Amino acid sequence: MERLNFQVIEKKWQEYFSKKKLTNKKGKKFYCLEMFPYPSGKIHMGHVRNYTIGDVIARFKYLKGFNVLHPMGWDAFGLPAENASKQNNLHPSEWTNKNIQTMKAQLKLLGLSIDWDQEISTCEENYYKHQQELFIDFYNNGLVSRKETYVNWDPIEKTVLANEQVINGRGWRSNAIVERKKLSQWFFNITKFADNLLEDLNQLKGWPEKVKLMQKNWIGKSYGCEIDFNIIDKSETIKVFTTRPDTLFGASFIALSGDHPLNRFFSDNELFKKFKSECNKTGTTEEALANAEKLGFNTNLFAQHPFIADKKIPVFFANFVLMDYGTGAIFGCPAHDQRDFEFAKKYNLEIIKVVSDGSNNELNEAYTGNGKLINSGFLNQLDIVEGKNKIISEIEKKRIGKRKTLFRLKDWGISRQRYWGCPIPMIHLSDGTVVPVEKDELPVTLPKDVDLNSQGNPLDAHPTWKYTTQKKTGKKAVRETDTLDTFVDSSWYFLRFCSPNYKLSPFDKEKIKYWMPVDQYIGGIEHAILHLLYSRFFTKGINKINKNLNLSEPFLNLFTQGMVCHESYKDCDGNWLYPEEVERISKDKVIKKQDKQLVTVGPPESMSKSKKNTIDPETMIDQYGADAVRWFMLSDSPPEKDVQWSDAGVVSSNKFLQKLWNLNKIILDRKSKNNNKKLDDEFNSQIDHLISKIDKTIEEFRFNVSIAHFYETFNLFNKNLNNEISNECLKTNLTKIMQLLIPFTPHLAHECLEILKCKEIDKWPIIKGNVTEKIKFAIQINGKTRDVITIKKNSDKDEINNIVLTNSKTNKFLQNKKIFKTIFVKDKIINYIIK
RNA sequence: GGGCAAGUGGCGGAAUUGGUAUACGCGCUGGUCUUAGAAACCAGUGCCGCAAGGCUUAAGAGUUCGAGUCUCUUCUUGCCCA
Repeated sequence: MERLNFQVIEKKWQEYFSKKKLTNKKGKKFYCLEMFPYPSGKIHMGHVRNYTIGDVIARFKYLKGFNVLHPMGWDAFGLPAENASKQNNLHPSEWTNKNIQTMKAQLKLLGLSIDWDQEISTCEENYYKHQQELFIDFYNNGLVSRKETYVNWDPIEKTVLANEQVINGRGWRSNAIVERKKLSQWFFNITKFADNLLEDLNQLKGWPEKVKLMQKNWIGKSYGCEIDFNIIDKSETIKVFTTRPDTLFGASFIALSGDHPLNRFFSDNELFKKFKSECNKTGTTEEALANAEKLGFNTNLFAQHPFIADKKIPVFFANFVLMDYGTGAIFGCPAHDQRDFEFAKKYNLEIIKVVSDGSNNELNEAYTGNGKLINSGFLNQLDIVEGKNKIISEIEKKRIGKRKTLFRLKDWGISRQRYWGCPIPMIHLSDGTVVPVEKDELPVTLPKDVDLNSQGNPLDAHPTWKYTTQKKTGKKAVRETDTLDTFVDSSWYFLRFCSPNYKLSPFDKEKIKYWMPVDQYIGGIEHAILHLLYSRFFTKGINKINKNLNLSEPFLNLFTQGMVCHESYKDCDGNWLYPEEVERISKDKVIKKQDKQLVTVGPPESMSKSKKNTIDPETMIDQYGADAVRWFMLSDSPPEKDVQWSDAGVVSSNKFLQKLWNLNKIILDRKSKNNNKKLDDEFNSQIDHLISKIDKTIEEFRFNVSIAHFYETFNLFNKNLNNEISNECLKTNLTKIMQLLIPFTPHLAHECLEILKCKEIDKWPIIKGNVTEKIKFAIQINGKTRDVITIKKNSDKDEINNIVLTNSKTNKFLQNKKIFKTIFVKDKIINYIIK
């Protein structure tokens, strides 16, 4: 048997794919988009998985007659290019473009159906020029502002980080402990759309619930009110924010953030200073605040309770109150908030139950459930929601506060003190005003000659670049030297793909109207918040500026695939080892190839360069072929779950494809036998059944199940090769199966279809109505399955009864028994209830 | 601490409107072929049992003629807030 020479056929068909477009002029549009990669050097298995999944969808939809847009580009700005530049003395643009060339060639090796004519790269002038236009449009529409704020300063990258880029108090990339620093920064006013971004989650029916929930929590809308408390014997009021105004009658203390303005009275107090430094150690995450030991500093001041005349409430500074959420002050109701409860226990404060938990017991922990209000004057007997409304209207009546909605979402800080990013198209005039660059002067380009080893912002350190004049007035001006957060680049690239070469503006509106929204977006769950929220914001911003676009959401359907994992290896000195440096000699023994020393095996984790538990896709493609790599990626786990890379898995994928190739040959060479029409019919019907299952599971993104059905199909062919089945029947059905295989293994499928002399390659097989099909049917006695019989579809109860009574396996259970009930479910089961 | 998922053979996983549990693949066992190995092919493979049969979807209860699937309790793991 001739071996499948995948090197030859893959190369052959990749040339064909490079010219082929997924255009069906008459078909409905389908925009299939995978998250575009950062050109870091080489593709990794995560890319292989992401783009294989995307390719299956794109090819599947095309075969089903859709007019498919399936583009690819590069998220090409970013800090690694600067770091690489310092190390290799290579300009960031050269480094980036070199990587793009490498990775593009690698992606082509995978046999993807990408339309490379649509390629974009965010670091190119013809992309970021339009981004600067959008920035100015946003600025002119009140969606950009400049604020002086405390920022998260990454001391290693020497740049500002967005809140979302700070993870556990550390920079998301550098892992450096983030410092607080006050700077003037550019912001996108994402909070203007906070309500919108929250509300419109409801229309995203094709998004995973998990992602929507994460966004909802991130936006963090909370309803409550502000209440002013007067301080006794001082002309001061404390404004507190609370989401539980209904528990106001249970207030037993007021807690202030250490940064609250009232701290001015204690600036010389040594104890207070000590308290504050303790607070700084606590951290600011919700977890830290919830778990840390509650610490307070008693001010010995008292506040007047607004509704209880003779009630004085002690005022504390407390370590679990933050200045940047709400007003930096809360009232504590220990009975119904766990943090307040712990605080009250520690400082011996009153614990007054104001929501009934249905018992008279003393509380061991805060009760946060529902109940009627008690001990609360005019609120008594109301439930929590009623109580909230009532107390807020009383507060508003008394003019000591007002209803307020608070969002956890903060404006998006976009200034970065870096070189390799999109310049912010603003200029500073000598009178202190800041104005946009005229649109006809765009793009503001990055200077080529830059010293990346200078301290701080390289653009700021450039000798001439920042000095310019305002075109309109001829006044001297200084350019903004900050560049945009690279998340901006990826917040609208999906729009640019609709008209990637359009010169007049960021996009051709007619193309946007045709292609948007993206019908299927595919990418990693790690972008559940940042990238997806920013893209939604951008779409809403653009929609606000271009009302006739009528585009409120960018991504109709979202699929988040799991990660590719591999176990990790460490030698006895604690050095990580690549999988190719080790050898498994028995089930649980792994040795280092070089010195035969025993190696510690770590659990399977997401592939990462730092742990060296990576497998190089190109090596795998060389050894086993792109089709086998794709096949394995899809076959082993459901796509939304993590998959563990296994060399054995890809070997067996390769073997299976070889067998499939052999089957193709065998059927072509098969000598005709006596024909049994009945066998043909049955085979046709079985294949049609499998085809419908494959079709359905692709539609549902359950490619591992589709592949299981392909194996079943293959086994069915093998079983029938020596039967009296016509060659014609086998060939027709094999052709159908090869068409179904195009999305999975495009090279092999195309080659086989060519050999089979298939005239309409780009056609999804249509299933004819099933001929009388035989099905398996279960006979149960008292709910237990006693036999499984093969019957005609749609058999009725009487027919089944006759079979059962003459069936030796089942009638023995029924003899001499009284059947007092029979449950019959057509084509599924019959259940006899006997005594 | 709060929120959300999920627990099925030795392993990855099927069984998605309550109706045949363990599809399909990996691994393993035996066989054919081979000097041997590899490859290929054939057969077997949840557990107990010679068999008849019994048991089995993290554990326990409930609803039902019938539960992996629905309800409750408990345990465990993962993810998110971080």
